[in-house]
Amino acid sequence: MQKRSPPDSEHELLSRVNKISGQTLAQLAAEVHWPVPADLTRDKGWIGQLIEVHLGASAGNLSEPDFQKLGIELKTIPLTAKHQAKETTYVCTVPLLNNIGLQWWDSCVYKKLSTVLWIPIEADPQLALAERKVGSGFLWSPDKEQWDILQTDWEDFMELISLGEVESITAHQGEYLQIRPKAANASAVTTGIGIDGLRMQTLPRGFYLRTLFTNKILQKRFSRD
DNA sequence: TGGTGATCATAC
DNA sequence: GTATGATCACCA
Repeated sequence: MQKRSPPDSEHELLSRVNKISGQTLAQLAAEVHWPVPADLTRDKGWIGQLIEVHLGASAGNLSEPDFQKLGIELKTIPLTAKHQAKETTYVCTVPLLNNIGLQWWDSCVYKKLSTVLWIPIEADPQLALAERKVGSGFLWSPDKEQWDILQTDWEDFMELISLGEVESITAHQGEYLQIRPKAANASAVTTGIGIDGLRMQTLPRGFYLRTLFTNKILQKRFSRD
């Protein structure tokens, strides 16, 4: 199969999502003639990229939504054997400089989370990578309560950062969002503002969604009620 | 044992 | 280094 063209509509996108639902990663890889790695240690983004190819995501490594025309961001969710979110979800890099006056609605977190296509995927380590199946993907946008908490978290973090306290932030902080390193290794540096108000070199960090939060999204979507 | 801090591949 | 895609791996 060739790399697919971007879907023209939400309907077309969801049709493609339904087609990969229930398939194993081996089946999807075979269709695009990709080898299946032994494990994800050196291919951490492999599943995400495999799904992108099948659905026709178009942004590449640009700072754009995966489905530009539709304004939709694609995220895979690795699931434990109990079908709970296994890992946190990376959202975007934390702006450490020139962020004075930055408003929530202009933030990368707000933009990325406005419309997300979630694709749950089995990630039980007992299951061979090739045998893991793709779940039922679905479109999601935060509800008002979720937006409020995300905004509060973001504003709290950005205040600390503007006060030069970025290095005092740990992943324990934040209700739905958290800030953790996002870098090639612990030696990587970027420019930020120190406690003295001067520029300083510090570790690049990213915003992540806690599994507590993504599990709420999954429960709401798949609960039978 | 699970969550935090660290890390991996790749394009530019 | 920063953007994309994330999971690894150690230790409290």
